[in-house]
Amino acid sequence: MSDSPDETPAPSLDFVREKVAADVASGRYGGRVQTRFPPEPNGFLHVGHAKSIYLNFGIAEDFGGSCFLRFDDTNPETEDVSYVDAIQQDLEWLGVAPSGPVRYASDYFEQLYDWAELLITKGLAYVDDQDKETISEQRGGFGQPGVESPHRDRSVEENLRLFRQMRDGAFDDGARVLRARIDMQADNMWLRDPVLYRIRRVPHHRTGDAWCIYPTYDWAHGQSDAIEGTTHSVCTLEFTDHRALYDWCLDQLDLPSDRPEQTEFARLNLTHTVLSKRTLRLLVEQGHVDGWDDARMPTVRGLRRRGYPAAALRAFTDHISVAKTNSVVDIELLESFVRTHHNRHALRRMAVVEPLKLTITNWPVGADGTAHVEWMDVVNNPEDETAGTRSVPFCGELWIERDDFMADPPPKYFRLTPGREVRLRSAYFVTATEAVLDDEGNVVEVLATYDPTTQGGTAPDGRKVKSTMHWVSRPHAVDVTVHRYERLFRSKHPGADGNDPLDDRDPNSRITTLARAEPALGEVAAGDVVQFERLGYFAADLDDPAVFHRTVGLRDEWANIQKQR
RNA sequence: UCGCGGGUAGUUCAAUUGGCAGAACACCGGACUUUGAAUCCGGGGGUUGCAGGUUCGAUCCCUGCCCCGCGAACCA
Repeated sequence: MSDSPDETPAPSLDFVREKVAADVASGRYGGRVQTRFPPEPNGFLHVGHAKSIYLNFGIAEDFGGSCFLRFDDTNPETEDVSYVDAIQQDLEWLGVAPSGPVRYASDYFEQLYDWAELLITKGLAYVDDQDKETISEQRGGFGQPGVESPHRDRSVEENLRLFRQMRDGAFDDGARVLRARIDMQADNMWLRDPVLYRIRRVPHHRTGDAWCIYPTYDWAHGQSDAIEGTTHSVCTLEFTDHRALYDWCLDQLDLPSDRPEQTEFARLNLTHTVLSKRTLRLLVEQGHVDGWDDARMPTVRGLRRRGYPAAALRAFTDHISVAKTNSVVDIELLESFVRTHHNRHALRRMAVVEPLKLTITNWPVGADGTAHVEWMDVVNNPEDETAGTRSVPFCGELWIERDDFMADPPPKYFRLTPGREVRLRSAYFVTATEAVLDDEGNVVEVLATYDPTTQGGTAPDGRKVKSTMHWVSRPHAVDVTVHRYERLFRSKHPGADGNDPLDDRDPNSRITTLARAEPALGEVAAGDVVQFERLGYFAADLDDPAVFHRTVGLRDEWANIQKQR
């Protein structure tokens, strides 16, 4: 491999990678780099998680380190194995492979418990008998100090005895908690004697009935990182205030000096999109979408059904980089990465989504009275010569796009209109002669003549046409169901200004039609994405390949022209 | 009210850490075109939140202010 260092300057690193690079350079952690992706198994992954996933796995890749998958399963009330499985499937689809076996915070429950006793022994934790509301009130407020619990100064022996009784099931759910003994005056609320253990008689999806006390996030997370040997514990901004507690817990445990360091970054926000678990759940529960894997959902499963390739997701997250600034990325940027990917890889096919009859009046009829059929050679992908060509049947009875004909067009309309000649892609030049109307004046059919000398789509005399249109032979058409999607939310920032995002839903976010397509569309495999020429990229449904989801439309200059009017 | 984090084109990020503020997407124009796509070329866009200070020189360092976000679960 030859490289010329002066030519391409190294791309600037994001602030997290910069930090990692500095640690590697200084020999911290012995030059080791280890990250982790720590989902709670209580919901489906969405595009925001993808950012975190590609960040954590990407860092490990870039620095020759490892990245673990660890389920933070400390709250059995909301968690379930089904999510454990779903999350692993999604990760696989995203194209990342966790280092080593899958880990669970619940694997460390025994160690966590022992450390809690150690804390008690050191006089740094105590059992509190007060209820949730009282503890919350005593926590105080911003700018006001908290009040110490009357149980704060229990003896080590009593604390140990009570804590063991908690574990043994001597108390009712919620009756007692274990609290860290830190500082009720701290500016940082998370240092005001946070709860470390709570009593919950709920079976855990992995440990079953073995425990009736469960550690909180703050008591489990940092230690799990440390147990696994994490060096860089990357999380989102809302955990910033927890970092002091993360460090405090680790500080008390006589761990090796190279304990993990938490770094926070801004989570992903997208325009016209909601990523809050609560709202996503409501969309599903209230039936506004078909499910978590509905093609309009920003979940990994939804994007997958929609036809967003994992490679585009990754290119997108690499591009937007990572920072501490709260930001909202324009969804169009994501779409642009999706288009770029499919433009290179998707086969082109012809399908008519809003069909209108086009009849060629001078098309030859065979001796037996049936219409003549000609098989046209059509390029599969102009961006990829190796994709070859296919044969598409053509005859005098066609479907064209309703938008592609106007009896009385506005200026700059290049498509079919009475008296104008256009090209039918890879077939012939045709000239519209007449629009057939129904009783209400709607165009129901267009009559046209074709020029037999323009076979394949070029005129021997060199004359040009302004427009090329897609078409489908009526006798050969296959019917497919096509879902075209609009954004789920109309406003750029749904839920801003305290509005309920659900009030901002576009009720017509899915438009479904029966499209007419060339025969080859019947052979598209489930999950494959093809370009419907001039319309956009469409993904064959994962379960039913006769159903297509519009992944994203093509750039549409004509739409821009119309918008300007 | 207190603490923490943040503020650079419309948007997301850069700016070799004090040396002519750039890129991508979006937008506009042109070329090319058997997809009004793609591709290629060009263009508009900025009081670097504001005001002072240090300096030959400040997006960068200092001071004050403003605005935005997060934080008072036995959620994560």
